[in-house]
Parts: sequence; C-alpha cells; structure tokens
Amino acid sequence: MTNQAVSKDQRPTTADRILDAAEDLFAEKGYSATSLGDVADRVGIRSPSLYNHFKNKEALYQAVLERLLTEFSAPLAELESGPVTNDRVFYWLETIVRQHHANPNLARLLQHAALSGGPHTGELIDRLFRPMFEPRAEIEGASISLFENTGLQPWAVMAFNNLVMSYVTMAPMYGELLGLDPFSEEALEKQLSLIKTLLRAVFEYKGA
Amino acid sequence: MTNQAVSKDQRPTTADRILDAAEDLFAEKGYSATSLGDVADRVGIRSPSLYNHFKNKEALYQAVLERLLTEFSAPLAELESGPVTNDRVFYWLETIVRQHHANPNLARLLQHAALSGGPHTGELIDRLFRPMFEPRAEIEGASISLFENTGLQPWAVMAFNNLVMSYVTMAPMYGELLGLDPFSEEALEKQLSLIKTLLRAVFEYKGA
DNA sequence: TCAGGATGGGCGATTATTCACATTGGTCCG
DNA sequence: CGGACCAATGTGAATAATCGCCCATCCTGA
Repeated sequence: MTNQAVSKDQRPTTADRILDAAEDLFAEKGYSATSLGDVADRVGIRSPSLYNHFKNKEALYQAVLERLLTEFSAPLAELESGPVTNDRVFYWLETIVRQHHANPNLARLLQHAALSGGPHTGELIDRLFRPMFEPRAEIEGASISLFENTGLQPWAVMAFNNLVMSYVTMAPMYGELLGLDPFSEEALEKQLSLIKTLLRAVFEYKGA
Repeated sequence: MTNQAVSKDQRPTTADRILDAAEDLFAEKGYSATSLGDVADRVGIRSPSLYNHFKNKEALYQAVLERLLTEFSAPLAELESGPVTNDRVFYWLETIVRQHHANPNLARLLQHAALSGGPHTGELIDRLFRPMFEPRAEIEGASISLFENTGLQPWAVMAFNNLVMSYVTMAPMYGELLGLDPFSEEALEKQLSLIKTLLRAVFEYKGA
C-alpha cells in the first residue's frame, strides 16, 4: 500500500493516491463490492472527481492490476534468465514470499478473481502463471527425484504457489490462533522457515 | 450442491432449493455481490418470496453457513476421538481433501470471509480451526521429528490446511495450465497423491 | 487568462425490504 | 361428501438507499 510516485516530487499525485486506495479496497472486498464512493472517501475527494483521472470503474481496476503485475513480475523473470538450480529455486521462493508479505494486495486480488471467475482471470493467468509452467521451468540436476516420473511436477509448482498466496489471503484468519500478527517481521521469518523446510524435504526426499 | 433434504420425501423443499442456490452464489461472488434477485432467479421464484423462508439476506447467509459447517465438522471430530497417529493424520487429510473436492463451497465461502474480514469470520475460526490448534492435536510417536522443537507445528497445520483449501479456490484458475478439469476424478487422485507425498516427505525427513 | 481538477446536482439502474393481495392445499365441520 | 376456513406460499407494486456515471459550473495556480 501507499506506493509512491516514481518522480522525485515529494507528494504523490492524486491519481496515485486513488490507485493506492482502490488497490486496498479491491483487494479487500473484490471488484463489485467496492464502491467508487468508498474509494473517493479514502482519498478525501468526491466520487465524480475520480472521473478526472480514470475513464470508469473498470479502467481504474485495470490500472490497479497493471501496477501490481509489473511490480511482481521481476523475480520470476530473473529466475528464468538462467539455469533453474535448487539454490535459485530457494532464492526465488524466498523473494516472492517477501514480496507478497510486503504487499498482500496482488494475492488478494488474484484470489477474488479466481473465486468469481470474472473476465479478468485470463490475463492474470497468462502474465503470472503461464511462465511457471513452461517446459523451461524443469528443474535441472538430478537432485529432485520426488516427482520425476510421476507427472506431478506442475502440480507441485501449483501447490507451492498456493502455499505462498494462501498465507496472505488466509493467515489473517489464523492470526489469533498463531498468537502472532501474520504480517509482523517475526511471522515472516516463521513462514519462510516453514516453506523452506518443506521445499528441502521435497528436494531431499528419497522415495518410499 | 443440490443437497437433498433428509426426510424421505422425494422432492426437496423450497427452503432447501433456496439454500442450494444461495450456497453456490455466495461461494462464487461473496456476500455483498450476491443479489437476492439472482438467488430467486436460480430457484425459479420472485425475490419477495424468499422472505417467506428466511428473515433477510443475513439470515439466509447464516443458514447456508450453518449447513456447511455441520456437513464438514465430522472428520475432525472423528480424528480427535482417539490418539493422533501418523496413519490417522493421513486418513484425516485424505478425507477432508475428498470432502472439499465433493463440495468446494465451504472453502470458497471461507476464503471470501477471510479476505473481507467481515463479522462472519469469528464464528468460522472457532468452529473449524480452533480444534486443530488445541494442545490435544500434538502428533504422537517419535516419527515426526521435522517440527519437533521449532515451534513450527501449528504453522505446519495451517500450511496443510491452506494447501487443501486453496486447491479448491485457486485450481480453477490453473485448470488449462494443468490440462485437466480440477474437479475431475483424475485430478482428485493427482492432488491426493501430491499432498500425501508432501506429508510423507515431512514425516520421514530427518534433519538437514 | 486559461486549463486541470474538484464539486453539487441529478439520472437511470439495481438492491434489500415491505405490504396488500392472490392462490393453493389441507383440515374441520355439518 | 361438500363446502367453509386457514395457514403456507407466491406475486406485483412500491419505497428508500446506493451505485456508476454525466454535466454544468466553479475554483485555483501558473
């Protein structure tokens, strides 16, 4: 939240403040349950003023989505820029966990889209998930024997991705059960160590 | 969906048909994005008729939730009725995976509630998750060494639960990536074998 | 002076909810 | 057996609130 404008101006432009507010609200309530009145209230303006910056509600949503997608696309591109080794998978996983922890809104937006299967989902699939399932993404080296001939590897990719994203979308509900604010620094460390442990267990597992 | 009335009548009552329709719609769109007109249309009546069976929209939602919670509460109660061994954890996990696969609506409803953090979440926590985190739920036997002194065990419980539920809420989005209808029999087997493999890797993992 | 941005007012559509009324099926009574 | 009652259920019309969106107007800073 509170993404800053890139220019060296000190104050973010109105359009950016609208994007910030809309991002939070779309992520929390979903597209149709978010009213432009709510967005305007949060920015501190009246709702007709929004139309000075965005054509309509749908365009505002698209702009929010665009900003989030570019923000999150870097790590995966980086991973694919070289050979996919165990170490680099670890590093990539840690990066996206930290990224979703720092800004949970993309995961939440994605979850809303997946649930209501709206028209936005197609683009999300192509830009976020498709690259992960390219044949390119096979893990090199013989170190991963667990899913070798089972056809389960794409399913494992999906599972680990779900694990990262559902932490963001579900953890708030577990908050008091765990006795820890899920978005605290301490919780981040715990979730990182859990996920890395799982990944290590997968990598080092030698058949039954 | 299409939960049948328990009585030996052949035709489900109108109230049940309303519950069926509302369950699907609430699960898909969430509470506020679901209109009573949509529900009525799906049942084949006019929206004012709904008020002959439920006091208002909120009461309808509560009734849907109640029916789902009782439907899903059996397996966990069963698990807790005896010593928690590895084998019984496997069996429990398989049972709830099959259950969510057969009716994805509880997971979807839960995800909506978690995202918008509405007033419904408290009850859900208490009735579904709290039991899993009771001290009772420690796994007996020395076979699980992975999380022994790390304090990660509740986090692992959350992680596996997220894994099961996010399959239901996210898999439709992966559908074409996996090349398989996520709710087909074949996909169920794949997801079962993946989750059991992960659990086995966790159980059998012996330190770093 | 002028353009970008904010505003109040208002329009048409949708929503949850209410209410008076029609229809129905079954039960009781003569 | 027939008709009178009744409770349950469905319906159209209407209401108040909210929503996305448009427009004429106004303010302000360069």
